Amino acid sequence: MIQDRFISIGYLARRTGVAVSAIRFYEEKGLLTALRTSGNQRRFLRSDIRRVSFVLIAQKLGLGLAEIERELSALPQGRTPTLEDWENISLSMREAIDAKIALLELTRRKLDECIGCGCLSLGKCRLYNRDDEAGAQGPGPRFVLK
Amino acid sequence: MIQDRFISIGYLARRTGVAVSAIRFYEEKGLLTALRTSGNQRRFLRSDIRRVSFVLIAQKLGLGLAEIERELSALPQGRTPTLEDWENISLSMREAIDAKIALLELTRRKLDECIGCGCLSLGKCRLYNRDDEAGAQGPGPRFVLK
DNA sequence: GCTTGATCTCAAGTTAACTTGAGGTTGCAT
DNA sequence: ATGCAACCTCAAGTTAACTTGAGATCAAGC
Repeated sequence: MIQDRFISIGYLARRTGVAVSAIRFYEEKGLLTALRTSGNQRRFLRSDIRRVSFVLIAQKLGLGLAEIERELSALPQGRTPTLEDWENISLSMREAIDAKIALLELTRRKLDECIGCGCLSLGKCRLYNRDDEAGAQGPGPRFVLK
Repeated sequence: MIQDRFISIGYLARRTGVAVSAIRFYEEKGLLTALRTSGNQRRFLRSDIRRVSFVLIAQKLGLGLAEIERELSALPQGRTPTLEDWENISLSMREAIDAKIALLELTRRKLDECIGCGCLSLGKCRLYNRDDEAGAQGPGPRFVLK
């Protein structure tokens, strides 16, 4: 097994830290493909370790399995992924990360403004007033911090 | 209603952008408390608009409703939250945001290293080798990019 | 050849966060 | 005083991402 080209589901599970049941689940969802032994046991490619790692990272970025599958479909199952395959998928993940960071930074900025101005307690803050006085005349803005 | 101290569930829903059913759900989960009219309809405080906004922001930060409830329990329902209440909860959210950003930046860095080195295709990358040769002798590291 | 841990399939359960639907009541403008 | 949108409750359904359990088979060391 150790030096094999093919690996068992348990080995893949140990190497990636995900449960065996989760791997079967990923296969069912099309994120992974397995060959079968004569006795019907799954055999994965060693490169599937990376594939699964990819799923884990992408999940941390907030992607759902369906989206991840779309990303991964760029990586052909059968052959060893090329440098280009890898670059493409990595760059698209990089963009996702950048977008997430930007959103968080925006939120942080809004929050800082809000902390600074004494929102909620003094009735001086523009955000607060949007809730209250401004809100009192018509539909008004929906979300306090966007 | 518009200048009332108390607001209906529909108004709260419109002002926050969340569905009426979601508000009832939040109440059930203890995130919100409502008074009732003689006819059993809910009446919220105007300040609950902010409370709900808070839930929305905290959710964007990846907190679950249970955790949010814990945070929110610092904000007493009955009285107008003070500057201190607000500052405390905002600061703890700020920390959560900072942590998230840091994690994303780490991931981005790892990913960049990986893109730069031509992982997966050339057998030169340390990350790649951890999967493969290193992985071939023993348990080895579990996650490719941590 | 036998034992034992690893696998297999398939169905059902789980948690989070809501939504939908049925059947009935309220509140407010005219 | 009446109509109708907005409310109410309670039960069940939904989606995502898995896990758990039952009952059976496989693979590999001794």
